[in-house]
Amino acid sequence: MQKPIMAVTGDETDEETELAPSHMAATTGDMPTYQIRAPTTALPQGVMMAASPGSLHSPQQLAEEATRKRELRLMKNREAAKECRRRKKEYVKCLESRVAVLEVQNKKLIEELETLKDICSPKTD
DNA sequence: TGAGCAACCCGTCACGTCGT
DNA sequence: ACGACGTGACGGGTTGCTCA
Repeated sequence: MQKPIMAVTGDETDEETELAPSHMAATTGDMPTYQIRAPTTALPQGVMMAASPGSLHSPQQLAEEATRKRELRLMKNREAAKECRRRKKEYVKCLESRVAVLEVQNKKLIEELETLKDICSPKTD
């Protein structure tokens, strides 16, 4: 069982923002949210709109209404969680490929630096 | 071959944020 | 205020691998 604690530092200076994580409102600062508010979609199939509370009377009906609301909420949350995880995976993949690019870039720069050092250093023989 | 483990996925709860 | 939504945390299930 692993509890992934993901701490992505939010202090990156990015030039090529691919996924552009909008950062959680200034309050929580350091956590990126990979959220793009999707347009609210229609209810999943099989979900009935609940009757308006005004039309309910018996405790039985109230209980049924509460159950229906809860199930609807659970179902929506289930979908939201899936979508959230999907976005998070995509975001992490994006970061990983960015790391790979930057590593290559860094290596090249180090090599270039060494070359220039060789050229500029006084000959010692 | 069964146990142990790591990596992954899922559903749910709790909580913060946002729009009304 | 309140409801809707996004997401971290948690617990549990599944799968593939390794090792005795």
